[in-house]
Amino acid sequence: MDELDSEIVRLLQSDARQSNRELARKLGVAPSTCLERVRALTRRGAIRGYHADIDPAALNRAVQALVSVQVRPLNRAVIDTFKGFAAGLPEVLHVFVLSGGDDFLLHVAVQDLDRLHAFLVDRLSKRAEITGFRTSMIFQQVSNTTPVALPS
Amino acid sequence: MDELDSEIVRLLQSDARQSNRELARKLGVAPSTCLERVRALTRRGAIRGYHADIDPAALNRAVQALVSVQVRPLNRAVIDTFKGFAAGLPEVLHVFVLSGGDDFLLHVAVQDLDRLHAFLVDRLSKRAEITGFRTSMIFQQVSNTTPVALPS
DNA sequence: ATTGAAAGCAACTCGGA
DNA sequence: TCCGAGTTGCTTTCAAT
Repeated sequence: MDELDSEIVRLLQSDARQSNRELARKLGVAPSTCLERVRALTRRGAIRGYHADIDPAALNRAVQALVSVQVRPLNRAVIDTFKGFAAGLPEVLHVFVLSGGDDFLLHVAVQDLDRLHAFLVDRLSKRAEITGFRTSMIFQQVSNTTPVALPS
Repeated sequence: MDELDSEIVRLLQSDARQSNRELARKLGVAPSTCLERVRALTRRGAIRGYHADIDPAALNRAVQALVSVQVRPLNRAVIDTFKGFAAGLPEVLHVFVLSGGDDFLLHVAVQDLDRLHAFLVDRLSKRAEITGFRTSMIFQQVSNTTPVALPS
């Protein structure tokens, strides 16, 4: 990860569909050089993929919430099982496995409040390993789409 | 958002760099048709952009945490100010503005535990509007990269 | 590791259905 | 709205450095 790699990563985070030529032009190197750098970054696993950013409203997901969940007993089998269960639900965008007061945080996005309630009652409340959960509605969200590499 | 649009969105979520021709082939339409659909989705704001997915470790961000924050007084000026402040910090990946017990949730990613501690002490503790915060370490994260459109 | 040249493809436009 | 042909431009390879 030298200076060139960092800049490639930064530019592809902000716009993954710009052409390799444009990337090369911004970096001041030949397109073939740029292409090889991108391939190397991908081989190494630094670049994991390219994803379109879709407006949740366009996916009928106007209501978003964060649900913190506690499970017991807190062992590997229970954690892995619940993680797999949660990740497989269509309402769930992200599952975080945590330490601290909460064991999991679920980022969910659904059509409306009724569906959120149904998710909590029909999906979560039925699981025996869940000993408690707490829901916070998301009103706004700001994302840093181009996190930079931090210095060591 | 008909069936074709939904499928385009789904495919671009899973791989934003596949060629328009490949997209068209998978959908069984002409490339020119597919291109026009993608442009219309972008014009309407359904497609908001395309971003490379980068391994946090490659950006020197091996340590990730979720920090829930309470601020007072809870009015628009304080909320907007804190939101802007938090979103501008290089350690912060996402800012969620919430209802419920917490007012904000910050998703932060830093080099190591020392830097996390420094972030909490030097950045957050200095803010007068913050009346409390709580940090949970992130051990694992599963993301649904291709959320589907939900039925109405 | 980087480059330039050349071949192969894809993006994009536009006229027609 | 969709399609297909044609032009323009990009991606990709490869031999040389």
